[in-house]
Amino acid sequence: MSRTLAKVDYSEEEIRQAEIAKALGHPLRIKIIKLLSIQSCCCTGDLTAVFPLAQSTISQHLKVLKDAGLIQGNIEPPSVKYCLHEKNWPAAKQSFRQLFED
Amino acid sequence: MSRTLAKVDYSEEEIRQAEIAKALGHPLRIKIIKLLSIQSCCCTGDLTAVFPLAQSTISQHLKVLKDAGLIQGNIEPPSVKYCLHEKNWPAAKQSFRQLFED
DNA sequence: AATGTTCATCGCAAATATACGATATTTTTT
DNA sequence: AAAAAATATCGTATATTTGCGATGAACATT
Repeated sequence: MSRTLAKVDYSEEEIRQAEIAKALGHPLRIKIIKLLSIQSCCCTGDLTAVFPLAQSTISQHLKVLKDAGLIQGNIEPPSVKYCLHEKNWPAAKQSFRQLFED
Repeated sequence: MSRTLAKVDYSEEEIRQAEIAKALGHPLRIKIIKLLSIQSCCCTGDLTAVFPLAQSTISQHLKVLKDAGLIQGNIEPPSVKYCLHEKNWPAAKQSFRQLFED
């Protein structure tokens, strides 16, 4: 990896689609996205209450989704409310739907 | 990982969606899927001609897609023709579209 | 039988992902 | 100012992914 000399030329969109897919490539992150689709927002605490996983683990998964731009965290003391990213999520859906077109 | 004691209870569908996403989580595999969507079939040789990657590397990516059930390889001497998986690919699309519903 | 073609698999090295507990940070409440 | 609550981040261990070259297996051609 990155021992590669030649480079494959990927389009921006292909790279983005792979990024999105990678971020969704874990069942917990699928669950989180589904949850946010339904109830619009939740905070880390909500998730630690539901899942038998360390708080740090959940936080890390949230970070993956956040780094991929799929969710956004709005600080709302005393907690952080996570929502699907206002702009990026619709864009991600759009970009991804192309792959799944008939 | 798998050092975990407690288990999160994921539905079959969530697991499947994550599997699919994971398999698509690399730009080369996105490119391959796109290619197969357009031209229906190709063999490893076609891909090694197009991408500046070792034949073994490409074969490995094909294996990831095959293991995820997204493509199928039909032996057609002297080469192997890869296509989107007749049954699984439509099912995968369907399963995945749910995530991207409005 | 020997050679060539096409593809898969093995073995390796480096990078990344996953999970955890411990600790740091930030803000609220006492 | 001190304590509590909610998250993020760090450090660590293990597993998985990604890439390569080398080798193996299957079949066709010479």
